[in-house]
Amino acid sequence: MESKKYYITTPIYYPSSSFHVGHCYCTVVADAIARYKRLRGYDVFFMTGTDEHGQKIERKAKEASKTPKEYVDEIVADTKDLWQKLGISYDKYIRTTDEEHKECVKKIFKKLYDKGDIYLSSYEGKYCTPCESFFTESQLVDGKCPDCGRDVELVKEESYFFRLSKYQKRLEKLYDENPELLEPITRKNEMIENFFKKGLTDLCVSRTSVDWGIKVDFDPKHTVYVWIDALSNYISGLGYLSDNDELMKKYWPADLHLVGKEIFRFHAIIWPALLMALDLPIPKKIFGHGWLIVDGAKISKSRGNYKDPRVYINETSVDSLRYYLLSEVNFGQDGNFSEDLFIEKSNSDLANDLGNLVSRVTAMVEKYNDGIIIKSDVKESYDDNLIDAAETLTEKVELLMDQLKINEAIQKIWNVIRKANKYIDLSMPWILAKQENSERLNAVLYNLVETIRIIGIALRPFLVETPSEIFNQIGVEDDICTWDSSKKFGLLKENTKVKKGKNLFQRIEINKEKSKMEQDKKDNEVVQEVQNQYITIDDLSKVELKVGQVLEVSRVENSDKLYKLIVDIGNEKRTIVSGIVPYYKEEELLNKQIVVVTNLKPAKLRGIESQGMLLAAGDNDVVKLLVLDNNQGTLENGTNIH
RNA sequence: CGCGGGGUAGAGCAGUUGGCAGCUCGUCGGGCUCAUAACCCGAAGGUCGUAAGUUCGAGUCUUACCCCCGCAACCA
Repeated sequence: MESKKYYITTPIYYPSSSFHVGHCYCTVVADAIARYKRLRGYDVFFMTGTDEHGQKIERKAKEASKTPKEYVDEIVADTKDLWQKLGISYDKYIRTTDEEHKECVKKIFKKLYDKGDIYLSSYEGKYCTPCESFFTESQLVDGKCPDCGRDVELVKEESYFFRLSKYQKRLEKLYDENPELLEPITRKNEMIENFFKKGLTDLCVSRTSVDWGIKVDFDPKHTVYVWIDALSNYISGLGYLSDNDELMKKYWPADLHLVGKEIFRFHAIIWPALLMALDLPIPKKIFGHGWLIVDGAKISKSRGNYKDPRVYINETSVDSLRYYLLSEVNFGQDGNFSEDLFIEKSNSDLANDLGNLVSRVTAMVEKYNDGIIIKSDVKESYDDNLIDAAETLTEKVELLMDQLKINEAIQKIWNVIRKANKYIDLSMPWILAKQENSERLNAVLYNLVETIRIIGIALRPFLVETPSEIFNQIGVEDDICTWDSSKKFGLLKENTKVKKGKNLFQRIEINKEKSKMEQDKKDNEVVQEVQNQYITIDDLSKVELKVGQVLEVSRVENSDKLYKLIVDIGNEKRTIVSGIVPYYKEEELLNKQIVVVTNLKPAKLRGIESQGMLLAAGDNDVVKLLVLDNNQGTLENGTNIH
């Protein structure tokens, strides 16, 4: 009988900066599900990757003086290292810059165009670069991006459109007929209320103003826009429309798309519509998980609550981090990540409960029986409690895992771990040893080691190093480490040689460790600071400073702080927007000679392009412009400052 | 009336269709000595954000309100 297939994906992450523990969360969850399904005998294909195109990457790369490809290559290499350290068992890492992906996207685009589902029109709309989203006027909030609230740019361009509106009815039917397609249910309702019921409009799927992306091959001035580029990774990665589409035939449709709550909408509406247009089957389930909240706040760089997840792995272990991510967070909702809780969980659950259980049992087998397991029939009434719990453990885990209740599944394992610890106190092997009651002692030790074997198997989807270390210490062979072998109590063979090894988990002194983590962080910062302390003369020469004179001053509408200045810098006049209303009156500024940064990248403020920056000193209370000392005659406007 | 999430023991959370309010950690007391100062038992600790309503019965359903968090806001 051919085994059933299971295709699971993470989102393809946007590598505009290094990944944090939030990315780890989603990926570790996907990994645990993938491992679980493999253990259940499924033929699993697990894909993750990166979405590497778009304007934001283009900009970031420019800031770093790199090509976009160089920029993403570095982050991707770093990400792969991170996944490797986290034990992520992906089968394929897809990059939207892969040739195969680019070819596939071009073919998809052409196919939809030939079919009439993509058509050429012109688009005039508001675009939010960070969100990579177009919005209609009615969607805007105060004229700003409804998702992120930032300014949007008016973009007028010839564009290709996807006939999303055509699929409204079919989507509605899809949702009705497949109530389990979108989960969790609260997010589904929210999405349908907010977006779907308002009516779908056709979707702009190309841009002429972005260069870093996949070109439409029959019209190369157009770049394929994020929807078709990114979403189609799930099928391009399987070789859809390529010469070798074996994987596609085998694995499509996906069984589970795991996505973050912020991109749930796209996966719930646009992706199924695209698949309908391509006459492809719809995925079985799309699950929108919550976010990790770090010490009470969303993870963000500007907040400074971002840390390289490898810090946690180095200070504890891969399995500590995986355990925390999988057990602490109620999947689907937002969850907490705090260092205190992390260390506390690692100590109490991993070191105390699990690690110490293995330690004390293996120690006893060595001490009382020279490490040899001997079968025995001597039973006490309370034995069955433990044996039943162990024997039915993975059955319970299956029930919960199949509903994606990962943290609850792990709790079931810990119930058995606690029962095993309790069993030791009930049976008191040290007394049996003193009494030389070896028949009963053998039975007790057998039951304990056998329970530990089953626990080890149950942990296999979640932890990557610990199970094999457990099997190693209790001396069991591969044949009784399989998932199915966890369902029968008593498979542990007579004369198995148990060997106490190193502790599975080290306890961590919470204060010591915290200060150590802090120190590591500080050391990093110091290194950064030392590196940043000096700039070279070349760095300095990058800044172009000139003498400028204020010719005109006016207030910017709807703004408390901004002046719009016209400044003469010699050979040209510049418009500069400056937030100094609280500090200078208009007449004070007029005709003043000041210092201007003339090669700063222009930026729009309140819709006005500012083409430079005035130098000033001060903080929030007092601000003084750098002005020229005119005692010894004046300097020409435009004179270089160095 | 911006959108969304949330208020349950000192901390972190669970509570499915209304039916005795639970779990883990921490605290206190006890037990044990196989084990990683660990493990086992017991106890204290909650007017379930507030108010009203429906009901024999509300953490759970209805209404109003309060508070917290995320997204957002002009430093060129």
